[in-house]
Amino acid sequence: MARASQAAKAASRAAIVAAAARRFRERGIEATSVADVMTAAGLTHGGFYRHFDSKDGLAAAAIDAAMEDVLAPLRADLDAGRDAAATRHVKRYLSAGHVDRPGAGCPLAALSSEARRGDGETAAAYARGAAATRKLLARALGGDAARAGALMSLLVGAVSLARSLDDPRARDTILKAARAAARVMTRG
Amino acid sequence: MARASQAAKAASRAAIVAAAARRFRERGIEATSVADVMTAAGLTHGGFYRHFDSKDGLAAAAIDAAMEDVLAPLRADLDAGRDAAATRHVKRYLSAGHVDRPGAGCPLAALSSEARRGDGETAAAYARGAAATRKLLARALGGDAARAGALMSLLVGAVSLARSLDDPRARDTILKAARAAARVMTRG
DNA sequence: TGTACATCAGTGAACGCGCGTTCACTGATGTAC
DNA sequence: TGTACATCAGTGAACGCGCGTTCACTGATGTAC
Repeated sequence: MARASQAAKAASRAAIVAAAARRFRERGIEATSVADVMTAAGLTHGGFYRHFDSKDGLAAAAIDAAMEDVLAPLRADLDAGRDAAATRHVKRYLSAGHVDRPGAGCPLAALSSEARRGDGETAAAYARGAAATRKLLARALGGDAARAGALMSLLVGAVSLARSLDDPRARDTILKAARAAARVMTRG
Repeated sequence: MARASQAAKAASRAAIVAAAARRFRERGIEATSVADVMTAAGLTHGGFYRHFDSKDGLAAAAIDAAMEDVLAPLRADLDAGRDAAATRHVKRYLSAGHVDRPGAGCPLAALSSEARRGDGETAAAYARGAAATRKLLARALGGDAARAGALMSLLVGAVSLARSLDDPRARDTILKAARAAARVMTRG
């Protein structure tokens, strides 16, 4: 194939990031190859390096994009001055749908152990995502940064653990318990 | 080297599991090679398969051993009928020392995303660890299984996130906030 | 508005490396008598 | 208590595979005039 236009290149890049964001969250970064991602994006793997310096760079871009998707509704609620932005975020986060579809969910829960240890860019993107989450939750909790940190911990831990349990009843129990605990924290 | 005695074999196996438990938690399972583990255990990598069927089997054994180390103090407190077993566990878990030394800490926090997706045995060991933790915490909370699930989520999430933050002050803030939230949950 | 040409997105094959796993071998251990 | 021998823990080299990355190539795109 010959040279593609600038618009086509931008579309390719977006497709690569979207494919990576989904697959990395579903199967993990190390377990997903560059070739996997490129095939899912409808391209051949040779062209990857026209878009990114390394797989690590892609992982960082994928985490940034995924975090933005997860935080957009919360930010929209806050910007609109809606009440109960925190409660609404908790409801979305601690839902069975979130647990069942890691590929569309929060990277903090999906990539916790792996991204933290990754190369520089990946770990930095993960830390950025955690910091952004905490900031928005603090806004939603009237500026209480400490409570925001505890709430974020509860949310990430609950979804991460719920995914690990084989028994679906245990999964639902954890989510329900976390929702009850979050209710106290968003009110307190 | 020639054949080693049964006692020597048992000692080798213990050394392999101990080395794996530390390294897997520090650097991740995929990022640690069988050869790394065997070298750390003072052996050559060729002999590995006299002890385990696969790397996956080792990962499961390492998670089981690490979970046991983490839960032993809690179980001892409970068996001794000591008050405040939950509070003591929270204090140990949400300490700076735990965050700083993942190699000696809880596998649920160190291997969350990776172990959950691993091959059969690894994922099963992780699930076993989560279930055991929940059970002991429920005992410590007077049989309240729901509250145990929420507390476990808070603990695992807080340590996992604290490790991801580059700023040590942010790390301490998260731990402190989680301790305050845990205090409410262990009393409530 | 048209022409000449440098650029570079994407292809498909290849490279090099590390990893999990296998294997032939050694010789002390454990066992059968 | 001693002897003969099968076992097998550990060694060190090798195998095969998948992966991240590189590269020569193609030809439409973008640009300079």
